[in-house]
Amino acid sequence: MPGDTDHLSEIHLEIGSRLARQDHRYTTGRRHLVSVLAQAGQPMTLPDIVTADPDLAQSSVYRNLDVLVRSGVIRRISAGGDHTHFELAEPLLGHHHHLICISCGGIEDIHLDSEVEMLVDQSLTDIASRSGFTPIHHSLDLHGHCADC
Amino acid sequence: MPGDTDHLSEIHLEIGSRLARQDHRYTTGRRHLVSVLAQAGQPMTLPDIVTADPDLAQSSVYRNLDVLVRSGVIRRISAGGDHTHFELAEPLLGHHHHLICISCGGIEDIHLDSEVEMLVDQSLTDIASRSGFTPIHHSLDLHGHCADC
DNA sequence: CTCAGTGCAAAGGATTTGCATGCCG
DNA sequence: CGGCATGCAAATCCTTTGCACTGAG
Repeated sequence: MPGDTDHLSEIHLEIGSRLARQDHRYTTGRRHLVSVLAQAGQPMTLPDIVTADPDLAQSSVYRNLDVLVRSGVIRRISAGGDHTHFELAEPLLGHHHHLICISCGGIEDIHLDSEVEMLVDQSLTDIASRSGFTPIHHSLDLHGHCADC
Repeated sequence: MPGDTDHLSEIHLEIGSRLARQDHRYTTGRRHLVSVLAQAGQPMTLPDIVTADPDLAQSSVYRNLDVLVRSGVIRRISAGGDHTHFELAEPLLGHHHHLICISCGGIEDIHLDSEVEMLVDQSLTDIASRSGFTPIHHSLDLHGHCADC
């Protein structure tokens, strides 16, 4: 993939300003956390993150994930395994869905045809408005066994 | 809804034979658990279940939910709140999706147009086969705020 | 400087498990 | 009867929190 480094600094810039707007600091620890997630390119659990960068402290990572989720920078994914997964939020990663392995708990990103995507979105919007429900985003996951399991 | 009682005994019958086939007993406790879920008609957490029928013991409910999930009778839903939700599995309840309230954690069942449903399924099947992923089922949830929140 | 952020260790809380007893088949 | 199922209480383990210290702005 060309321009990887540029892409990463773009992400840092974007996140930095977004945090600043909410009176949060973009500290070294947060920057490292974001780098780990960006470089993995797929949802990670806390152990994944701490293993990838052992300088990060558990409690700080959890706290920062929380801050970043609340700032709309990171997305929390509950897949049903032991640990919650986290990935960069859609404004940074683009809208997508997941393949969830029910054996190993792994998660992989996938993209739908935009045609199908629009239809789904339209359907959901209709249904929501009928229930007085205010939609924020949808999640569409395929559960099964990955190639390795 | 006409024939509610019949519907419930149908469910018990179906579950009973399914459990028998897997060398599990359909005990009083399990029957009560299933009744609670069937009568609620929407996904419930463990506290919901125990509140609905205080004779049920926490640990037994958890153990039985586990058995029933493994037997394909109950489905586990991880919505991201404190508790996991459970509902009767799709063979009993029909294929459907969820409206998930990110304020109160409540979950409501919804149904999609069968046309949209087929398109989604087709898309996912295509994507999965390209990754060597074996699909089992998909989940499609709309996250937002319910009418009460 | 000041206060948000950090790291350690300890607490919290949903879920699981050990063990003696009860009940289904 | 024999073994799966139950219920209580204790253990487990992911996640959160208290507190004193550090570093960003």
